[in-house]
Amino acid sequence: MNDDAMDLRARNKQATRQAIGHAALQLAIEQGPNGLALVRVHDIAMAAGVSPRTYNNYFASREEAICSFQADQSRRVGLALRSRPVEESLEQAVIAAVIELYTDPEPDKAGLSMIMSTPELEGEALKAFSVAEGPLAEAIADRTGIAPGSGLFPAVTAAAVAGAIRVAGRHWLKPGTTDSFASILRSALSHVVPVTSPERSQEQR
Amino acid sequence: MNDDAMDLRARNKQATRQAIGHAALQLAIEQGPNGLALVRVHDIAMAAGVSPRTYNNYFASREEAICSFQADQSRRVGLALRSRPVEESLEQAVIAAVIELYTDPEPDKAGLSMIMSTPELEGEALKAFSVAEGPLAEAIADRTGIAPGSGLFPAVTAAAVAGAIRVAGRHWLKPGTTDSFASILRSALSHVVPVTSPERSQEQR
DNA sequence: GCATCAGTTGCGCGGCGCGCAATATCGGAT
DNA sequence: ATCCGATATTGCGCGCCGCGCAACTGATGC
Repeated sequence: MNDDAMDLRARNKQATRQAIGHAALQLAIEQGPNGLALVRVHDIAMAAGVSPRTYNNYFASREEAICSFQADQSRRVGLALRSRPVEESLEQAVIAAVIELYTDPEPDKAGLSMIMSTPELEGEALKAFSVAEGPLAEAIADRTGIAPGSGLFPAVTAAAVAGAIRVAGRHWLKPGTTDSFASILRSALSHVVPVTSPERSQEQR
Repeated sequence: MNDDAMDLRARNKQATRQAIGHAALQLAIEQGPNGLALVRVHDIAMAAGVSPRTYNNYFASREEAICSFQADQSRRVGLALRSRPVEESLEQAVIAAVIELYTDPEPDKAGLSMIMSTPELEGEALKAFSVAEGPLAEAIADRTGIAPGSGLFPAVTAAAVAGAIRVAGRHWLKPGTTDSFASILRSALSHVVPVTSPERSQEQR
């Protein structure tokens, strides 16, 4: 992304992190959703060209490594929303931001399918989506001008959006689905974003 | 609950499961959010009056055991919604069902706080909430008379509701919060349930 | 009562998370 | 160009954990 925003050291670090994450996901895909136990830490480390010990300087578990890409992606959703023009309504901005983020490169279907259809990965997968909620809630709060702790609207909306993205992903991966990911996302988000606007529910604390 | 609905075998099984889960949570609370690693499987098993080997006939990890109660609770949310009178609107029914389920016995604050404020437990905690989504989505689909695969509305709404419950819980646990859990839940849910009604977004696939 | 089945337990193996200390490598200032 | 401090990488080793296996025990149905 913006490599030049950090010094060389940090960039290299991030590079190995990505290498490990990528190797982990790749090996996981090879073994399929059943047989995750066969993906040994040793193999991941070798595939990434590092020692096993280094591998878990970066990740504390296979699962974490495999899902690291998704987690990193989620971390950008707050920024994506903030980068939308202020003229847009919250609804427009959220939908546009999410679609932009999740379709710029169309997600790797095999990878996404792997992490969303493997029970052992479920926990980390959910975590990956949930990391988006904090920053997203803040971005929503800023945009709507709501004081940080004055209501649950930003947090609840952020959670709902994250949930909608998850559901959209799951739907997109279903066998006979032909719609583009973008259109599915739009459809899913349309159910949650135009929620009760802040004004109407101003009554609460 | 309805102990008499199953034979002795099943009842004992469920009893040990609960015993282990309870012991695990209790020990975790004693150690606090930092020091989860000190809660050894051996201790949990002993506290539950069972061998370590038996412990993981039931659970594959500490985390799973500790969060088992929350997970079980989540599994009931679908039933709770189905038990609401059909005259109620979806909005009314969902709110009533959730509040009923989560306030009949007020949740154990210490336990909930433990599982929601411990990073290592995050994955399992999220899983615990997410298990509610499937059954809840089906219940919503049934109630609204939407064909199973005809739209994302039920699944998205279910995810949003689950998210709202999570956010409400987190808020309830915040230090200076005086509101009842019920009122917080109502407030949180009010942001997501009156979403775009199915009719308005009938356009999608 | 007896045959059967399900839940429990002891044993043991392989893998993993991680603390520690030594080493290699890199980046920046001189 | 060179040196030095910071930081990343690695090897080693310990203790715990997940789980397959096989023996045991008590509940269940005929």
